[in-house]
Amino acid sequence: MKIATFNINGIKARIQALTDWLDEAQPDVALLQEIKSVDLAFPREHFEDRGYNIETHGQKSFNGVAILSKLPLEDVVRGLPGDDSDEQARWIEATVVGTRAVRLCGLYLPNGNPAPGPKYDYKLAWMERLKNRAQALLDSEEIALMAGDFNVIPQPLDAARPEAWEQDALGLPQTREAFRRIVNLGLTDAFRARTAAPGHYSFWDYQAGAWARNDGIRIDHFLLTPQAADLLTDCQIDSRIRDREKPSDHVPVWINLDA
DNA sequence: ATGCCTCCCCGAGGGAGA
Repeated sequence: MKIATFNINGIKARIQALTDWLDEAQPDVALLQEIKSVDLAFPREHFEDRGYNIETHGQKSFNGVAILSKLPLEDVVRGLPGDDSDEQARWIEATVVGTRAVRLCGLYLPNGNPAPGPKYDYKLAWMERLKNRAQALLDSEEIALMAGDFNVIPQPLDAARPEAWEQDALGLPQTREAFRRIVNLGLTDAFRARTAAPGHYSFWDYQAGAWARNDGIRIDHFLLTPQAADLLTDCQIDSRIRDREKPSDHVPVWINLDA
């Protein structure tokens, strides 16, 4: 089962780039972030034509997550538990059944800049809620994963210029600590389970020729429960599509599970 | 980068992103 995560930076602006990539990469599941669309405006036909089932959790203008899946999506839940007053659309989960059932959680973790400030406080509080959901997933002993745009640079080797992010909400020590506390519950960073080398990124700023200089950061991640990690056979970043017409500033990251 | 793009809102120019 090939499962991808992709922050598309606006579904309306990304129809061509996204459908071109889907046609080539042929993921069974794609977890999308920053659809920037309400549910009713999501252009479902482009994906239904390709055999995908669709579940969205959108809002006007900002944020918004979705799941595309060639297999039926069951037990869909929208919104990260732990704060009923949180109006931001950043979390969706569902189960797909291939040869085995896999619980999928798609997430768009808050950026948090400027830090310190209320946006950074919201990011840290959201990560605490994420930790609670992660612990519950681990306790369930399911084949499960959390994937998406985490807006966290886990280690210095995950940035071309790590020093430039030390004061940024994506790279502050407190951000990395909060991320480690989640991973250290017993999850596996799928990319790092298979690739130790530096120089692999999932985001390049549109500005200042960041892509041309490979001035990137790795902030889009797959975290797997042990039951999912046992089934991991591949994890790659499709960075080449950053070079195309009207790209997102992120590129897809995907895993293959023997499930 | 205290922001050199690009997205969204709409129909100007500001907020947000990372």
